[in-house]
Amino acid sequence: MKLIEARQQFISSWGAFGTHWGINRTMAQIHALLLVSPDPLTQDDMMEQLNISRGNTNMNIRELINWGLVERVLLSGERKEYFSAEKDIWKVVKLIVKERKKRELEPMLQLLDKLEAVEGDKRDKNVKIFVDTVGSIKKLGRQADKTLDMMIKAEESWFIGTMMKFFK
Amino acid sequence: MKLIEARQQFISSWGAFGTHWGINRTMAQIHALLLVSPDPLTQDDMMEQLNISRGNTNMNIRELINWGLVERVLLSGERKEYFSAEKDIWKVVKLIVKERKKRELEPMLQLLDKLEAVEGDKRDKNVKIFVDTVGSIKKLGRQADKTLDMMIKAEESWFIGTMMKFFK
DNA sequence: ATAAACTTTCAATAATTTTTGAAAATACGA
DNA sequence: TCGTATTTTCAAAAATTATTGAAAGTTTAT
Repeated sequence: MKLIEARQQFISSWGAFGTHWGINRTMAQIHALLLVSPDPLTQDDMMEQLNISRGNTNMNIRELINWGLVERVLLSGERKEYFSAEKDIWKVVKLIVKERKKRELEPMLQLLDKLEAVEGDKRDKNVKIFVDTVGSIKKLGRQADKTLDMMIKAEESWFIGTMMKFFK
Repeated sequence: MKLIEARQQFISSWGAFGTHWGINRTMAQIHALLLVSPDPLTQDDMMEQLNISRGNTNMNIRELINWGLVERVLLSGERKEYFSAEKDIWKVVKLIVKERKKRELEPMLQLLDKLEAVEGDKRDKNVKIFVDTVGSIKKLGRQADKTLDMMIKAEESWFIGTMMKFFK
């Protein structure tokens, strides 16, 4: 397979993959494009290579910057802004985990705390099942939260090493 | 907070939560409803409680059954089909992980294998960055795959215990 | 075998999300 | 300061995804 074709496939699969994970197609494709580009790109480069509009490109670049996955690069003597992606995949994973934890897991845990305090007699089986369900989701969610925190702080080598040892 | 209201909030947040994870709102809501229902429900019960159509209900119940999260229950003397959800949250998590791993992670790893074999000279920086990026994503993906496999097989107590010890 | 009860399908519709592109805003150099 | 290059915004349009509901299919009791 030629490089051109392989890049194309990588970008389009990464886009499709993203949509399964609450990340829109374009955002994932821009990210993929930057990941396989040796040098920083301009908005116009991305528009051309991905065939997308200026507005769409701009919005999604900014979103990637919010996530910490992409940064602006100033090239001396150039008026245009250039962008490049974090290339260390372990860092990329940690940034994504951190962001989704903040956006999704943490609010869910807060809600569960509130819901667990429902009024009512646990001898009522409706109350019992509700409290039990919420409680057990919360317990597991808390554990996940701690585990992810640890992962966010860990070095790749330590993390993979530990996993290998325990889960092989 | 009253039970009625708490249940309502739980169901609707679970629905919203699901949409961030590639699961549609209705499927997640039906699942939530069954999780907090002490006894099995019929399609009509769900239609009424969630205000959704027969077709929608039916399709999403079947999808939940495909994922292994819900099962049909035959109540003796009853003509209607009843449904109930797996209530053990650890099992629920494992079923979801198993399904998403199969649907998303595994195909991605297969694709990366293919892409890594791209033709070209690694002295070309475009080839180099492509091969390096694909290679490192693959490496991490493989590790995730193994880790998840282990988790799918593990008991909750063992899993949480191990996590506590290493990541506290 | 028939009819009633119940389940499933799927084309049409609705809701949601994404994308466009032109206009407004901003930044830069002379 | 002005003119031009560049970036950003956002209302409208397009694309995608979810939902409806009526018709077709199936099962069961008699």
